Amino acid sequence: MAMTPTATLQCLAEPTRLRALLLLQHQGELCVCDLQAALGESQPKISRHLRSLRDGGLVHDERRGRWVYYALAPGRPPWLQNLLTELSQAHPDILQADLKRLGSPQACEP
Amino acid sequence: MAMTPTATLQCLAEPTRLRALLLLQHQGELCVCDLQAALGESQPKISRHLRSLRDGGLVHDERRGRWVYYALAPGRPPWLQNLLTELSQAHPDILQADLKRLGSPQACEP
DNA sequence: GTCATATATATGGCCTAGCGTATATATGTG
DNA sequence: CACATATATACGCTAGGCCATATATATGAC
Repeated sequence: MAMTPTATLQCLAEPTRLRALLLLQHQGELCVCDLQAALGESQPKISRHLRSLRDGGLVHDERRGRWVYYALAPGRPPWLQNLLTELSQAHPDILQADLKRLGSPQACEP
Repeated sequence: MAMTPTATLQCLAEPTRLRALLLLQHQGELCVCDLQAALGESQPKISRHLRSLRDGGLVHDERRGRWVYYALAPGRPPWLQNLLTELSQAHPDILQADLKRLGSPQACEP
């Protein structure tokens, strides 16, 4: 079920979701608690937005033990990559602030 | 008042507005009645969406006689151009159908 | 001035997206 | 099994977006 470009753009047009995507593009893969720390938002809020992104085919999730890791989905629209890259360059402050809050990821290991 | 990337993306995340932008990028400049013909939507609907795009700094309008011509704004975000171009390539059908409905623009001259 | 055309706005209703809070479902530990 | 941690979902609410209809404004022709 390929998404219409408008539906994909709707996924991007929300601050928390966009920030999550920028983080995932930069970091490759993050678990929910990492995203929670980096984005500084409540756990249900993060979870709900990740679901939107997954439903939109933009991210992919994989459970490993207690943690669920998210990454950009292989089947994402091809133009998404360039858009995220250009947005990172045009607004470096957004990603920088979130990276700073992220600290060292996978800090939630046993 | 520079727009946040999220606000700009919200402008794009609506079918009628996205189609209008794709048309304007391809055609350079169109008056409202041209857009109305190409998009096949009601006049108030077109007008309202054009206002959103103008408020978002994405398009620029100029009155010439009875008609108001819209075009992509000079001060639009730099990444918008590439996005529109890539979307046109990834989904040529959208623009094609609207161009077909458009026919020969400026048909509304006196 | 009147009239027609082109475009903009106001009004009111519906509908969905996003939120916080509470709760449910894993998974691992012991 | 009980318990803790990590993540997901359900519920009720609210604000804002989009719509259709009606009306207002601008411009030009006469």
